[in-house]
Amino acid sequence: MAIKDNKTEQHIIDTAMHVFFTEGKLNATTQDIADAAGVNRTLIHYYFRSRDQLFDSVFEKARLAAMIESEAVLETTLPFKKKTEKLIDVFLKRLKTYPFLEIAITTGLNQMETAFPASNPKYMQQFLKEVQVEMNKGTIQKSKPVHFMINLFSLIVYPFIVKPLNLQLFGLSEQEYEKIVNERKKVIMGLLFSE
Amino acid sequence: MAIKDNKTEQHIIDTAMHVFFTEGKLNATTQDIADAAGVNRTLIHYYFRSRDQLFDSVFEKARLAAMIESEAVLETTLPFKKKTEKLIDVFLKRLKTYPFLEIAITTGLNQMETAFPASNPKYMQQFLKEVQVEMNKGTIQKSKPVHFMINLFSLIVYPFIVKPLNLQLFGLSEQEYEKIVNERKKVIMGLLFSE
DNA sequence: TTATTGTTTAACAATTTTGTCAAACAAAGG
DNA sequence: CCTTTGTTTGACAAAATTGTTAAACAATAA
Repeated sequence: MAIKDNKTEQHIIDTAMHVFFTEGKLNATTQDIADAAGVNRTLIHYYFRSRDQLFDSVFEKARLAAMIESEAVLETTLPFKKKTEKLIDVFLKRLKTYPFLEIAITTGLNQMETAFPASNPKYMQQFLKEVQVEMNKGTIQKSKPVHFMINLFSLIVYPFIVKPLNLQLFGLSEQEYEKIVNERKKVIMGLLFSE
Repeated sequence: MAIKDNKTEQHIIDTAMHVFFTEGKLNATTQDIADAAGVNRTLIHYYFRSRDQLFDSVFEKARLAAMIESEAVLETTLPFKKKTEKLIDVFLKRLKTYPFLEIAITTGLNQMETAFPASNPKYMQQFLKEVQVEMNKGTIQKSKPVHFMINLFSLIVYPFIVKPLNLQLFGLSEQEYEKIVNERKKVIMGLLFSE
């Protein structure tokens, strides 16, 4: 192979994403990932130099993608309620594939010496203003706009994070829980919007 | 010291709880904990035999305590709304001390080969019936009772889990976020109960 | 063909983390 | 004092994980 051939590299990335963020094994070793990918462990070092660089690489890429995806929705000119629905869709879709990405993002943040560049993006500031407008109109509960966002994110994300716990606590099967999850959008919209 | 003296053991437990569930370093090494406790690392093996047994020990104790605490509230004879408020109080208090216990419980569950004994406790079944009654009365949004519980837990717990992320996303200081957190109870009650 | 480039592998080395052990130490009772 | 019991420590061993290297291998182009 004289010409570059990145299909192995991509395969390792895909596998790592799956092991880390789908299976939730955030501390998987290079051997774990090599096994899951069916490749020699040394290849991970060949392509990514170190275990940490592999993790950082896939993590940062996924985090950025998630950010951009949300941003894209929030910056559309859809009416507020539609925009919220779209945001729920986007989140639900990602969470079904990578439920643990969210956990990685937040627990990761906690332990970073080198904190992320403090962002507070403008699209969020902008959307918070829209939230304020809706509160004034009375379409959503009146409080600080941040609460609306926290409520929204909480209601969407948390059920995915605690799925195994909920299965036990409520005595549900995988199938029953998936059904519940598919009802979430409707439940959330009903809760957040006063008709 | 001829008579048993468990203050070092207790100190290690307390420190481990803090490192694991307050600081969120769920993968802290024995050295990390020994350092934090200011004791020789070997003492951890002396008292707990292995790192895993230390973790399992404090984790299982904390998990059980959390369960029992919730159970106690749900089994009181308070009216539904009061009971819900009390539950929020109990959760908020624990989350302020050990925000990462919840994460440990859920991510832990995911990776256990030996799953917990499938519980689905009766007190939960009982409370779900009460939820159903309230839905019929129209005091809370009509859907499956599980959704009410999921909504409740989500709204309480999630803001703690994603605190660092939220600080950035909304451009808030620690103080501002604490203020927000202290408003959660009111916001949640307002959202879940129609008046 | 063979030289070149990139890929894959096994063997090995280094590091990190965990676990063991024997000896030192401290308190209390006889 | 000295024995007993429980505690603490440092030195050491073992295991797990990560990282490096050199050599084998495959594809392609000159």
